[in-house]
Amino acid sequence: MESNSSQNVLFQKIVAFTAAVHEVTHELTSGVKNEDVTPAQYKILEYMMLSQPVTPSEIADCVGLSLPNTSRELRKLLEKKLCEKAVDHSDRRRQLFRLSEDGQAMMNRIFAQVQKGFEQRIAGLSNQELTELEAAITLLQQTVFRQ
Amino acid sequence: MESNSSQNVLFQKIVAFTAAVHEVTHELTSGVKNEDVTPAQYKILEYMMLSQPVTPSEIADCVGLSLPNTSRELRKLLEKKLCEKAVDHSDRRRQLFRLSEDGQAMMNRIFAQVQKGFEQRIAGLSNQELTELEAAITLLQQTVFRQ
DNA sequence: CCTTTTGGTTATCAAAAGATAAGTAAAAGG
DNA sequence: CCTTTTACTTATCTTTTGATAACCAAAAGG
Repeated sequence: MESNSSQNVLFQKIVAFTAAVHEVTHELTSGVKNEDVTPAQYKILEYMMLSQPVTPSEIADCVGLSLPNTSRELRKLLEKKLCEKAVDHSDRRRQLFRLSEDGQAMMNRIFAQVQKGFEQRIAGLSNQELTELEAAITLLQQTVFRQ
Repeated sequence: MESNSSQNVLFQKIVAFTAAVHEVTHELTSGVKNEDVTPAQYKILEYMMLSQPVTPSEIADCVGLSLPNTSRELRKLLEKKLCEKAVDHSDRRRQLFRLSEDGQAMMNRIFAQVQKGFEQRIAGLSNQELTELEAAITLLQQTVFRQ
């Protein structure tokens, strides 16, 4: 069937694409290992950059860790003073985590470096092309990579 | 500066997008853990799916492992009979790895499941939209996520 | 030839991540 | 009230991953 085989081609493209995304982000976040955080801890901090404050359950869900392991990594981040903890007064079982000042500073440092890497990759694109790029990201995020 | 702040917005979008790609691929490849391979081993097998045969050096480069650790994981995959090894006769230092029949079958099984997951995500898109999707992937891969 | 470089392997150790059991405290629901 | 559920923590053990040193054999290059 025609639509089936073209779907296969599209699928192959998606697989190759996701592999490329993984490889490029791995390369660009390689500066993280200069900082004193493990990859799992970085993922947690990155998630906090996008959404604050967050509970351990939310982190576990979105980062793909079990709740006990999330709790352990959060404790380590607290020990490193990269995040802060507070109880949710409307439900005192819930713990609210946010980046500390140090954590913010560290993530800003890392993000600045990652941003530099991305900017090198899109340097030389015209405004028209940048607009198309943004539209492409929006489209993919609304279809294939929606949550 | 206008172009600078719009670049920041684009960067934020890229960060959120890459996080979404990681999360979705993690979710869709969750069936991998029914099979007897670790995440690192899966990455190697996935790379072999896209390009065969491959040498340990190529794998190390593309998958982001050190050569000794790549060699270790390849040995484990050989023990599991998921790949095969042969010397390159034109340069007998080089070792050529490819998927075994079992490995092919396993990856086909996993890919079929992943493909099903992706197809659910793009079900209901018109042919026009699918074409746009493919164009969007091509654009991103040629700019931001090129290697 | 002989040295150096390249491609790969083996071994070993430490760190990180995954899994699971058992526990605490607050909230929800009869 | 009393029980159950939810949210989280602690502890422990195993597996996986990362890093490094030492090694071998083939090729490259004088």
